[in-house]
Amino acid sequence: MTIVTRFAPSPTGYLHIGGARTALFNWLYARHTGGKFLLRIEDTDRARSTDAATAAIFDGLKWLGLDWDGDAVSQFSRRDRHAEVAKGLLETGQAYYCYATPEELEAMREAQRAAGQPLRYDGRWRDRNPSEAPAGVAPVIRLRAPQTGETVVDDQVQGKVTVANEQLDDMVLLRGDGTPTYMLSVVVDDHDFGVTHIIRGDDHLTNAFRQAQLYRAMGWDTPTFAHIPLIHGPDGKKLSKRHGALGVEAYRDMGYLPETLRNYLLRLGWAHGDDEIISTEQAIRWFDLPGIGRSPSRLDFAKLDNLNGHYIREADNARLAELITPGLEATLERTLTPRQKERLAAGMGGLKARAKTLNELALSARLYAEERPVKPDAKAAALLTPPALDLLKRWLGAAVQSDFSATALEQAARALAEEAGVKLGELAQPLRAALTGSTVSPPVFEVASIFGRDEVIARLNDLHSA
RNA sequence: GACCCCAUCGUCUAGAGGCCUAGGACACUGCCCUUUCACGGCGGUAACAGGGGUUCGAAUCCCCUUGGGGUCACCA
Repeated sequence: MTIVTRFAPSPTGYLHIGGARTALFNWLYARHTGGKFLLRIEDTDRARSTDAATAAIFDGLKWLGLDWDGDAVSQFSRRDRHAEVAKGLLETGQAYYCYATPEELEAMREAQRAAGQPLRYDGRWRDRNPSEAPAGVAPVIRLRAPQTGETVVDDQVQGKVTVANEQLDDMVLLRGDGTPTYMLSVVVDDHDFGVTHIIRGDDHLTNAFRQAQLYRAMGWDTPTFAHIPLIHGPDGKKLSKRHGALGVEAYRDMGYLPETLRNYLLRLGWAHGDDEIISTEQAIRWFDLPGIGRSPSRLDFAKLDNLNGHYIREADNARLAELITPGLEATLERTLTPRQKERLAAGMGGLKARAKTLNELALSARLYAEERPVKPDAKAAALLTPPALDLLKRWLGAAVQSDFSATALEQAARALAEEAGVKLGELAQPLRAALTGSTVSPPVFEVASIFGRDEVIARLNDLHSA
């Protein structure tokens, strides 16, 4: 049997981090089993669905590298098929028309609330003759659900979950305006598209019972369910925008790499022994449903940052340069010169070892993108004392004789430091301050070598004219 | 409130009755490396929510309590 999974977001917002993880798990399971991963846009709520949200979901998935099989399906486009199923259930007596108005139902719930009763549709039209229907009310179609016995969902993550049928009421299948509800649409679509495994958020677990009833009413095989725990904020509460319930594009904009997010999201609620750094290839090989944890996990930005630092260090230098250049040029309000691009490429190794996000990388890369003269910050300026300047002058005298390689420059500095009886840092730190305007940078002789002879001479001369 | 689910270091987790004086990672921290900051290396602090059982033996099984979460729409 071919495994078929699907990701079915509603296009009412961006692809948030929880949805991204759900998509990742579905994608991994399909790739692991050699099955198919389908994408369906649940746009039956016409008022809240937008094309922009659909586009954001596509972009988010593509950025994450989660490719789906076949074309994305619009659930709304299948509304006739959904209605047809509801009508079929009506004919076999497994569904019925309910003429209760929304106001009437609200009053019913209010009474139940006041009486401390569970809020449930009371079945008032379940056995009533439609001939008693009030005029002018467009009826909904409800499922005639079993009232005794129990419904069991054998969940791959949560285990066997049982609920008494008395706890469930007769859900609406088709609205008064003839459009299908979510409950009907998902079941029909998952069945029609041959979905074998439904991997989705835990918030859908209770829906699974009602959906199981629908499957049974239709005589269809119930797919395998796997309800994965939700992601919580750092405080353990429900994830909110304040916490990071942002779209994946927000994570991209914060400077995270897609491979970081894939690895991080995978480890959130899933483990493979002690492995932390897991490549996508390994993830596909190792991923399986039984490994998914049962309790919700919290988002931890410190760990995300650490992982991102790892993947930045592993990333190809040219790719990193390409990723940060647009932002760099935007803040500089000009394009980089070919010389600056060369320096950036040459210096990337030193830069990326120090960055946790692409934004940090871009910030530090200004070192090679900005024109002289440099404006030293307060700490750097404090290092540029007269004796230090004198030392720098003597170093330059020796340095210009060399091939200006990082090693040669360092040799010159070491020799001079020994001769002058000072520690290397007493020369290297002022040099860093003079060249970069900062007390923090990649190895200073590497920086000097990348700048090259003329630039270093110019920058050191700037010190005296300033 | 009703129903359902969950519960190991601060966080993510390993752990499927003896391998656990509970392992790894992040964070914090001591030392080392070092021209700075990082990276890296070697250490440290830190957890089986509480209470009852079952068993020769429980983090692992059962029950209760407590705590957390999810769901209760003509929304998805």
